Parts: sequence; structure tokens; C-alpha cells
Amino acid sequence: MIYSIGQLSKETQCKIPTIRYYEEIGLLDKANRSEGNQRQYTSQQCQRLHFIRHSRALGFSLDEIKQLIHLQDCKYDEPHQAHHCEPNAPHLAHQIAQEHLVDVRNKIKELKSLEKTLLKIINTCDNTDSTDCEILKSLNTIKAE
Amino acid sequence: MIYSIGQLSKETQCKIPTIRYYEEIGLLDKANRSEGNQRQYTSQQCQRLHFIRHSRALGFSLDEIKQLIHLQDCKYDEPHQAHHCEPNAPHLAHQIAQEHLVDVRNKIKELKSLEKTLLKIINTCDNTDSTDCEILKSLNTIKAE
DNA sequence: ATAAAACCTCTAGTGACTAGAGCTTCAAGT
DNA sequence: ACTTGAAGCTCTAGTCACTAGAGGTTTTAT
Repeated sequence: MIYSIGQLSKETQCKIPTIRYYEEIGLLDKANRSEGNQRQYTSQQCQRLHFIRHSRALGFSLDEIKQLIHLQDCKYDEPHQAHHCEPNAPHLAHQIAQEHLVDVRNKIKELKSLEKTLLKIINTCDNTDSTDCEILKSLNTIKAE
Repeated sequence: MIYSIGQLSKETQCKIPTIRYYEEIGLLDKANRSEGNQRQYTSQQCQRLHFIRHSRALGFSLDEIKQLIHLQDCKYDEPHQAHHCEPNAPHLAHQIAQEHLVDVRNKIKELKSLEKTLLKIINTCDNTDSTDCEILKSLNTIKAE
């Protein structure tokens, strides 16, 4: 199966300029071109883009994804391949995922305390018809926790 | 009290280039200059920067903050001032805050489901010494919820 | 008087895209 | 075979909220 960039875009729900951008920064390999210079993708490349999109949806950065892809390549490469491969790719992948989990949990904590503060601000001004709403004042004094 | 940019920076915990950036985009008024062209700030401007920083800490975008500042100015301006002022600034401020609260809550929801997915991925590969870790495979197939 | 710290402007870079201009190629219908 | 419109191409620039660095000037302390 061969995909044009538009078909790939539909298949992966990834916008066309984004696909080109991924190629530009080396996250996707350079696509083969047709006689008329249009990009052609294999199902393997489609698979890879799926991987990238799922990882993005989970909040991994493009840099983390680059690492994960490298680890993936290690996994499947024959040992005699030229490029350097980690001896324990699965372990590293595990580590990246766990570090990311820590980030996510921290972010949740922050947002919850933020929610509390916002609620406090909004509630000091319950009466939306009041001409002496406290919100603007609050933002001068209340500190985020 | 008159502040140099460095003093203002210390007072508000806002980095110097950021202060200049806020001036550039019109979030802070242009500062008065000394004979030697260095910026000088009043405590009013310091107050405003505090407001901005607190709002940022609460996750308001600079655009939202611009709106809030405008509303604040309306509140204190005499009615005969030239520029257009909202008739019910407090109400609008309330609305901006509430919309932001909704955003925050959505973000929390997203992150929680993300946390679940990450955990699932990590747990399918409990044994970090395994040479057949499932993480990389998972990222190909598991979808974020 | 001199040296160091603080300030100035200007340019460019970050991450992860997105939008638009202006051109070429492809596929379908007549 | 011809035309037309969709889809593709490259390149530049914009988004948000800063941050970093170069290279120069001013202020402050000794």
C-alpha cells in the first residue's frame, strides 16, 4: 500500500503541513518521491506516524519521541548494523515513560491548586451584578499556591 | 518610590527581558527614562506588573490579561475619559475568570486520563529487565482516551 | 579614575506547529 | 485531447511567551 500525503493525513489525522514538518526535523524519514516530485509513503511510514501521533496525544515531546523511535529501531535492527544502539532499549523506554508520568502528575497537582485559587477568586464575587466585584482586586493580592 | 528595571525585576520576580517584552507588546506602559535612557518605574507600574505575574501564575494568557487590565482601567477611569469603556467591567472580569476555570478543569480531566494510559503502558512492562518490554509496542496501538 | 555591575538595543532562537503565496502535477469529465 | 479543479510542491513568515547573546553605554562603588 502506497499513500499520498493527503491519504496519509486522513489515515493518521495528522495535518499535511505537520507531516512535512516532521520530515523537515528528521522525525520521519524523507519520503520517496513520484516522477512529479510528490511524496509517497509506505505502510511502515504510516505506522511510524501513528506511533508519533499516539505519543504526542500522550504528551510526549518531539524530542522524547525521537528517543523512543531510536530505541524502537534498536530493537528491530540486526546487531551488526552500523549505528550505535543501546544495549537495553526497553529499559530506557520504560524510564522515559516513567519520567513523563511524573511530569504529568506534577502538572495535575499544579492545575488542581490553580483551580482552587480561581474558585476562591470567583466566589468572592458571587453576585455578578455587583458593581464592586472583587476579581480585579483579587488578582492583585491573591497568590497562586 | 522609583524602581530601576533590575529592582522591579527583584520585586516582582519577573525577569528583565520579560519586563521589556511586556513593554514592547503594550502590556506595560512605556517606562519613563532617566537622562541616560534607563527605564524608571513607579510603584503603580510595579503594582501592575504584580497583577500580570499573578494572573500568569494562574494560567491566564497575555491576551486575557490585557482584557483584565482594560477592565481594571475602566473601573478607575472617570466616565468622561475618551476611550471606550465597558458598562459592566466586573461582570466581564467574572466571565473571563469563569471561562478560564472551565479550561483548567478540562485540562485536569485530560491529564488524568493521560495518567491512566501511561500507567497502563508502564505496567504492561513491569519487569524492567525484560528484553521484551511492551512499551514501544504499546505506543503503536494504545490510544489515548 | 577606573573597574565592575547594570543597563541599553537588536537579532535570533525555542517548540510544535499553522497559514499563505505562488507555482506544478494529477485525476476526472467532456 | 483538453480543460478544470483538487491536491501537491517550496518558501516565508506568524503564533505564544519568553530567553539568550552580541556589542555597546551608563551608573555605581572603590
